[in-house]
Amino acid sequence: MPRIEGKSGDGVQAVNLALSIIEHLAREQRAVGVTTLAQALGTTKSRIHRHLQTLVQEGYIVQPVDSDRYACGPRLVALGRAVSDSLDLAHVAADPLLELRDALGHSAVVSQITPDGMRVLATVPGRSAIEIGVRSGSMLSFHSSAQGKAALAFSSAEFRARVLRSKLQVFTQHTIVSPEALAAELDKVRAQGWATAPNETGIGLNTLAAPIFDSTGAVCGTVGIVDMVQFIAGTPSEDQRARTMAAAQRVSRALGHGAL
Amino acid sequence: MPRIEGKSGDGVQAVNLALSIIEHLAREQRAVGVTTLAQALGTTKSRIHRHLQTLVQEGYIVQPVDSDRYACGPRLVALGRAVSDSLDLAHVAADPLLELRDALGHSAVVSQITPDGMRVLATVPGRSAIEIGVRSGSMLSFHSSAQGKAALAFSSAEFRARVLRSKLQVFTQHTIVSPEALAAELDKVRAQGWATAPNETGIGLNTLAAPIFDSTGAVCGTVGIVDMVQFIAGTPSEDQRARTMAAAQRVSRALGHGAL
DNA sequence: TTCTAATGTATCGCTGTACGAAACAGCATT
DNA sequence: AATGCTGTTTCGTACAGCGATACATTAGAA
Repeated sequence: MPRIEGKSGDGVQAVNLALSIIEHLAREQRAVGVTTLAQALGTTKSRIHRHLQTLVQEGYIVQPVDSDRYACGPRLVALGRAVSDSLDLAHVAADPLLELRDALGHSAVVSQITPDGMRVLATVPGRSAIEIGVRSGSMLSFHSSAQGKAALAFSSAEFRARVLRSKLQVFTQHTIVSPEALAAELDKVRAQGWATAPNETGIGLNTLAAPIFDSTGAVCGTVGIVDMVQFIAGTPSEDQRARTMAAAQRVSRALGHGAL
Repeated sequence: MPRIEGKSGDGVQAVNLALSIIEHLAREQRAVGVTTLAQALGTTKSRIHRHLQTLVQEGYIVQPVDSDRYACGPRLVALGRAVSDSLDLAHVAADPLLELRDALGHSAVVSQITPDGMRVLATVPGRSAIEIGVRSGSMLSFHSSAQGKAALAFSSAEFRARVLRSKLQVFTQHTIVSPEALAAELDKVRAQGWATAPNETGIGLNTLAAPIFDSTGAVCGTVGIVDMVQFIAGTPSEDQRARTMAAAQRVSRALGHGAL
């Protein structure tokens, strides 16, 4: 006899239901009764009840004292915590970075935001004859790198203001040193979703960077490509922009951005 | 035929296995193969494989690219996040607070740590004739309240040092104003697990407070009892101390402290 | 290469688990 | 008392999920 299963095609249906229950309760953010759950998930009370008992037994669901309703328990937050610890940026970015390099040929870089600047976590060397790139582990300033501008543009207003007030060190004659000019540049970056820094970090070099967001929705780093200015223009090609932003989005998703 | 079930007595066994898989992967913090999982959980490969497919389909488990192993996915961190948002201190503390008042008769209070002091979230009035207590929503200083000292004693060394360096305002002649004396007091509080502040906030009043910890292990607030000094001594009774600390621990557990 | 020994994945008939309907048990209102 | 809600329990039965076995890939050894 063929599968009927209303929810999601196939799979172990008992598990599907259990997960649906947990998800529903997590979304509700409050205790819900058996009947309500049964209606919401389109099944019977007995099924829901049996599953709730299982989940309570395991500690994933709890019953608030003096209540016969059910809500998500603290064990789920501990679980999420354990998982998020294992999802480090350098690791989940490894593959998108490789694909980005393979698609475009430029060096690819992932960086992480810190209070003092952008830390370069990992790089994948480009395919040009001359080796171009930033050293893994090095620190980039917020105002003179594509990575810094991409991250700063999507940071909180307070953090952005603090950086704008700080001393903006000069690296080349193209480095933006005026707070007003930098603020305007950041507005542009936020609108377009990517940043470049032609000749700002070093003469002849350019970087294209796009922001990465974590599961809380906060910016936590960037994905970028690095090469000579003749290969990455101040306004990069459609292909370069699309692929870099797509790679960044892919990393964001892998970190849990937009899940649930 | 009777239940045999190796894992945890009863419940929907398919769900039990699925949860065991997730937990195991979360604990491992890395990708694990089907065979290894089957051995670790004491079951067959086919069962594990079928369940993994279900979990992957739902997005809770992912397969790292170019790998046939399995690891926890970002959806779990989003889930944990959603749950932790619903576990606010005032809410989970409500019941332990009531029980504490019922057991001892004193006013019971839950407070939350903030950068500027301890915020009183909720109180349960005591059973004495005269109404004693702190107003809900009010702010208590770190150095002149049992709540502040209980929280500060278990805070990070940096945070503690910052408070010790700040101006210690005088409230009564019993307020501790010397940083050295306060540091010594905090060491004592940390050793014993509770704090009192007889006549420090106001003459004739005393509070007994014990720290609450969240799922990350950080102190996030206190549970306390408030009454006249003749009812709560500088060194409270064994019963008062035990019940207050037990209530605090209960709240900690409800917040996910020590889970997983 | 070819063999071996791992791995993950797919298949399939049997069985005992998880299912649904319906009865039960509290607890409010009416 | 009767009614309408809850959550909980029961029970016979269908079919979901089980394990053994076979298949598909890979990696290393001979």
